[in-house]
Amino acid sequence: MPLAHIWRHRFKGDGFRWTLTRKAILDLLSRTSKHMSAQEIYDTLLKSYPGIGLSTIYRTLDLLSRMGLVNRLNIGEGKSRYEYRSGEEKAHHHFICTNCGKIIDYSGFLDEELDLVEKIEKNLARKYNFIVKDHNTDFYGLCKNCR
Amino acid sequence: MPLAHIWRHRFKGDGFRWTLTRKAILDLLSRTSKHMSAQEIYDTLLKSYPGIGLSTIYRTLDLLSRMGLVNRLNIGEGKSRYEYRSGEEKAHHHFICTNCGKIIDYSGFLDEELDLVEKIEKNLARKYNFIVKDHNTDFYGLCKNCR
DNA sequence: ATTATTAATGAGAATGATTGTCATTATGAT
DNA sequence: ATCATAATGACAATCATTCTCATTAATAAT
Repeated sequence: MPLAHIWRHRFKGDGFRWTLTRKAILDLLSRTSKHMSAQEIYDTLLKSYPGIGLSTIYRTLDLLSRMGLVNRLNIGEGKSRYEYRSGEEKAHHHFICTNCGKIIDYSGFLDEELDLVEKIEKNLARKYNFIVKDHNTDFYGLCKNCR
Repeated sequence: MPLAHIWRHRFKGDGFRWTLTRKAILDLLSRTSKHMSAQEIYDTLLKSYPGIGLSTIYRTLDLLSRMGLVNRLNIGEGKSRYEYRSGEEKAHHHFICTNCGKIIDYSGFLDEELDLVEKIEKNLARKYNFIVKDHNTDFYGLCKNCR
């Protein structure tokens, strides 16, 4: 089943309308490996969808984020970046270069991490009565070009 | 040795001046367990230091962050929060309530985590030629009051 | 298929956090 | 005590994001 059909069903099921703009943003994010900002998404889509509005980009990214279809990343730039969240693939880490801002996805050692995270989550629940829904680990350092 | 002396030596050693404002911010952050925003720090300090400027708060927080004396936190609120980084205590995790924004520090399982992180860091270095300087893990979920 | 309902959109104003500018002040070396 | 200049305060400027509202388009009902 093509992604677009899955998305559409998801939207209808959640009571949202399936629009050209929403499809365009999902198409773009699901195809790029970049971690794009709202402005970058806007600039890119403007070429194929003249007349698209920046507000709509923001509104849509917020919706997609709440629906769990994209992840919102904050690496301390004063703005958010977004990445498509594939249902298939496992989670991944981000390596962030503190010099040039480059972000690299890294998905090693996820199984080992899962064990540890489960222990932490159980402990948090017992100790503070928290429910952990998600977690995120970022690595900071210098990339190949900046070291 | 009192903290203020350690800070002062650090500043002099790095070629920065030791000023009243810098001491005030470090005092505040080292004593609170809150994760304060620049504005909150400003509002608090204004009572005991009338005439202090918000720009200075921002500049100082940036400097302290670069010196490694405070951590800058971004939990997706569109602004940064800051916490004092003690030289003594080990790192800690943050649990962030996605409903009310509450942040809790949590420092369990740090030894187990260290092993894993070291493996990941070695792997990143070998695979991508990256140098990892630091890492951060956040947990998202619902706190006691919001569950 | 046509129409009615209303969610979604585009344009631009408004907001809020952060950074930049510049004249003044205060720290640390002399 | 004096001097050089880093640090500061006031406030303008910038940038990301949200809000408002009239218009448009997606869906349900006909």
